Amino acid sequence: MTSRPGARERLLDAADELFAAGGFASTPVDAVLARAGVAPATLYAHFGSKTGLQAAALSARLRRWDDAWAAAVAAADDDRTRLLAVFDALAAFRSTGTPSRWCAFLDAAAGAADDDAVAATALAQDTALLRGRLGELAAPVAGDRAEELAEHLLVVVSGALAMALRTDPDRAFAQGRATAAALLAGWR
Amino acid sequence: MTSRPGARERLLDAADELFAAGGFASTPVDAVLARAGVAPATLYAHFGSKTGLQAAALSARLRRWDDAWAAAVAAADDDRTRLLAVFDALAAFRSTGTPSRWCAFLDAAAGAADDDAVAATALAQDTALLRGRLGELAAPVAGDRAEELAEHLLVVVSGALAMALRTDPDRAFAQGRATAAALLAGWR
DNA sequence: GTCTATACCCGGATAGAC
DNA sequence: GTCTATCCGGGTATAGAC
Repeated sequence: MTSRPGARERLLDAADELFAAGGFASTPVDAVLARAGVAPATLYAHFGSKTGLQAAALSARLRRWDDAWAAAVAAADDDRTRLLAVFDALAAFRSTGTPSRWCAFLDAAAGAADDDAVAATALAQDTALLRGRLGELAAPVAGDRAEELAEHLLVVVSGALAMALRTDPDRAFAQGRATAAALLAGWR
Repeated sequence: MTSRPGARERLLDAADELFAAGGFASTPVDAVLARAGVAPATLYAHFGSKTGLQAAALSARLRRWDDAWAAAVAAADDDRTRLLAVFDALAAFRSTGTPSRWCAFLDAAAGAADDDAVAATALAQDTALLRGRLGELAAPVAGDRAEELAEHLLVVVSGALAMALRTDPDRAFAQGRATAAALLAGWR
């Protein structure tokens, strides 16, 4: 048990929390530095730029989200519950650490300029993870129409995330789960 | 038929197009001024600030979206098609003028700081419009469960808008319509 | 009302010492 | 690797003339 994490680690943690909570665009580098207790030059030595820090933070966040979702799936009993577990995972993931406003990956893409490769890549990886695992989990339920069902659920998940901007995020995730459940109830 | 619209009008048009296309946060005032062919002082004389201009532009945009959606509903034949018309309206609305990246109201809220009243108000009005009309249109289909169905559809519409960040917007809207249709097909 | 010119400040990034 | 101090640009907003 190390006494205190290194500067790099603290920068990543601070960036992840603050970017997710306040949005990347409207979170100044100074805020990250202050929370991490680190000097500006240290940030640029490690990550090169604010965008570089964002890329590293989003990459780490994607891994953690992947794990959290996998854990929620593992905790579910039947095929249908495993499909809906993504919404429980969203709520659980949000409750760890500083709560995020909505989705950090969608936020990165929304706030970025059109030619921002970092944001586009991060969102693409998140989308691939969602589409892929939803497809796997949909197979036992929808058979050869698994991809079709997965795409529907991807819309609902994205909708739940966007709804977090319109209303309370916890409410949004619960509503997303209900919508997905209604979709499954009438499936086929 | 006036020869050339006034500066105020041109500012509103330019702001609407550029903010929707590039995002409010990453669109500098200079870009709006250049497109409108107007001097900085004129903007501040009319709207007070960049945020003031945003508020006026979003307000006008909401009215136009309202009209576009109503027109799409009026063009539909049956109850089910009227409910799904929102997706056709989204595609049609996007095809008028400079195409927007996703939803200007969600974008405003996503990019803004937590205490931004303009963005919050604009998004709240958009949400109220969606929820209200979806509820009305859902009544013939869902009866006393109209509000429940409307909330599901609000999630799907929001999902379609968020999906516009993940993939091609036209594709996203088409997928949203398909998801809503699947939901309706299994309703009850 | 609209222009030109400019002030001001915030925020990302760097220089150089330790 | 990390710090202190500073630079520099871009972007919002204003002063003052027409």
